[in-house]
Amino acid sequence: MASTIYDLAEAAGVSISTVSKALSDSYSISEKTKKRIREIADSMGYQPNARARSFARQKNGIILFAADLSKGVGFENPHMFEIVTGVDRYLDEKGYSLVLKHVTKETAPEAVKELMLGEEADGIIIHAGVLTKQLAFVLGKEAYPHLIIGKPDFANTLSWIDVSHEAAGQIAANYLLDKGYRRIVFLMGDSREDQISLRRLDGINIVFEEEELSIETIREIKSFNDSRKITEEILKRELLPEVILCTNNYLAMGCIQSIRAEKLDVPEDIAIMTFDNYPFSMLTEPTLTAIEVDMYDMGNEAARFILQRIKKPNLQTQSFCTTPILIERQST
Amino acid sequence: MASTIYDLAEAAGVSISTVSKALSDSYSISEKTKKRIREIADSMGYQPNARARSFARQKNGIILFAADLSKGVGFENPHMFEIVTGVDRYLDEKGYSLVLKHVTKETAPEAVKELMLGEEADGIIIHAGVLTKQLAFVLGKEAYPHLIIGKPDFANTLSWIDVSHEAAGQIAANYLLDKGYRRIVFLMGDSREDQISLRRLDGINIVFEEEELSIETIREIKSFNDSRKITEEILKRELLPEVILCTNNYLAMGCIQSIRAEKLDVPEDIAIMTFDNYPFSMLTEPTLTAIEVDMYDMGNEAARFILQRIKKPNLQTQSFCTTPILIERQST
DNA sequence: TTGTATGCGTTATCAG
DNA sequence: CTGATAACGCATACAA
Repeated sequence: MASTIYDLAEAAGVSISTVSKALSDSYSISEKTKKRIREIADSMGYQPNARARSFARQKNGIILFAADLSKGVGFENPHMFEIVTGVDRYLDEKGYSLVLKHVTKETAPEAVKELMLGEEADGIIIHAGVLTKQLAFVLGKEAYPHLIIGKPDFANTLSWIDVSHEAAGQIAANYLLDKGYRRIVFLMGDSREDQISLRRLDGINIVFEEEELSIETIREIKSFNDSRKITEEILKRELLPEVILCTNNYLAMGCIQSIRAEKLDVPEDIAIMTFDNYPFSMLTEPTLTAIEVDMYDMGNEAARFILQRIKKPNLQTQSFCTTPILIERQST
Repeated sequence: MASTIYDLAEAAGVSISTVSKALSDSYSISEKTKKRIREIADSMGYQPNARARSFARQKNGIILFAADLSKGVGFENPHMFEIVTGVDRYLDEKGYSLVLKHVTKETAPEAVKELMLGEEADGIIIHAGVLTKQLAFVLGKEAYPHLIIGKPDFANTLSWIDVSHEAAGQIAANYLLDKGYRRIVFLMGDSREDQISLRRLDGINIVFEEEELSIETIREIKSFNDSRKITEEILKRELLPEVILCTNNYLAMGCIQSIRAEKLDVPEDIAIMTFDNYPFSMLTEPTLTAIEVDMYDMGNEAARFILQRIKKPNLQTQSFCTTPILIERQST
């Protein structure tokens, strides 16, 4: 049986309130008493009961992470888990815990409402993938500490954090131009990824327009195989592009394969660059120059914000963007 | 302000215990009263306070998932998150929540002890990656509901669940022999992966020995590039093997690239098969025949077991193995 | 079938 | 500096 402050109080010959204060290092308890009580606590293997503590304190140190956790996300969206990891580690450091909650666009509004009303947690982080206007409405009604991961695609007063895909595009464009490349092709994906790719393209265009240059964009390149095929086409041109910039690793892998199949060299004959550092930008030959976003760090930031918001509930709504970084490797 | 059962009791003109019982559908309350109270609860937007409930019930419906959640695991070990997802979904269905806890081999024994004593959760699932004898000792002392994900590599009385890598090896071997292949090379990785690969090899050997055949094993093939190189070597042989069986997708990808570079065809000239279905067995050309393990399902099972254990604390220690499945694709 | 009273383990307020 | 005691919101044994 686990011991309680009553046991400690008895053993120490003091009251439970003295024990409680001593253990929480209250300034109104003498050092001597504190020390003695702590020693007794240690010797008895005392560990405060988390449930009783939550109840008395009216907060349980739990932060929710609500997202669509369907079968396969672990593989399809490892970024999300990298964020989760980052969130968890920060919270852990601050004595908080992270609880995963599966919700969908459909279930989220009602589920979140219940979680808020039932005070299941002290705050909630929500993946933008399940965000709807109804959910935004629910969050807006109560002053509940929240943060959305991903920029909402409608007007709102929510707090959110996202990757600056525009900045990523700019970084990529600047890097390539600095290297002296001019004829660049950008391969981007299907409609689901369009949002992100388009924002990257926006960033690229800002830089190119400044230099009065333009970039060739090929859309609807959705897969490794699409990429192989389009690269084969491209290689038939009389004037080859100097660089193929891909919106993800799969496309880049396709490019490399087609180029190598033609016995051409990367980057000598044609350079490759990719957004995203996953899953194999360091495994290809040559390794890929990539624009990476530190999702773990973004998770850290998200956690930091939500705890701050818990401390200061009347904090102004805020939004953040994390900046991608360039990893130069062999392919450019 | 959220309403409580006191508010409901007042509104309904009954006592709080009647409300409490009505809401938990106790048989000792008349249907009429129940209905009335439920309606009042709905109209007042009543949601039971999770903390108070946990406290009163002496359980909080939380299951811990303890693992090493270092930066990068989301990418390096998506399998783990697929398990987490599976666990979470099952728990969610049963009204439980999953809390992630970062621990290392070093911190785990003390951390788990505290979590147990502090009754932070009703049960704990621990990734074998952080399991040590000290931790096993801690778990063994208290009759705390637990489950290890991954077979412990030392004698113990813990409950665990794991993939049957031996079965995977057998399935692969049987499949290849059935297809009529005989000259088979097995590529396996470095020491970290050795444990798993060796168990697969054990399974393969069982089948081969029955047929009085043997398999050629090439070890220390650690990466995509190692695999490319060794495949190039292999292709120089006079008598080519009929199949290269790889312990993971990266190695398989390397094989395919080398084979295609030599203008040979898969599977006509040489077949490829791989363990694991991730990250690109369906993206290569040709797509890869693979042995897959349903990690999500394993998570489900893990959750199922731990809840069962909570219900029946005196349940015998158990261990399980999930069986891999064969996915036949174009490469064989 | 309903109500009363008590416990759950801590924190916090206030009196000593 | 220390102690008595009242919350905290719900569940439940027992009384009515």
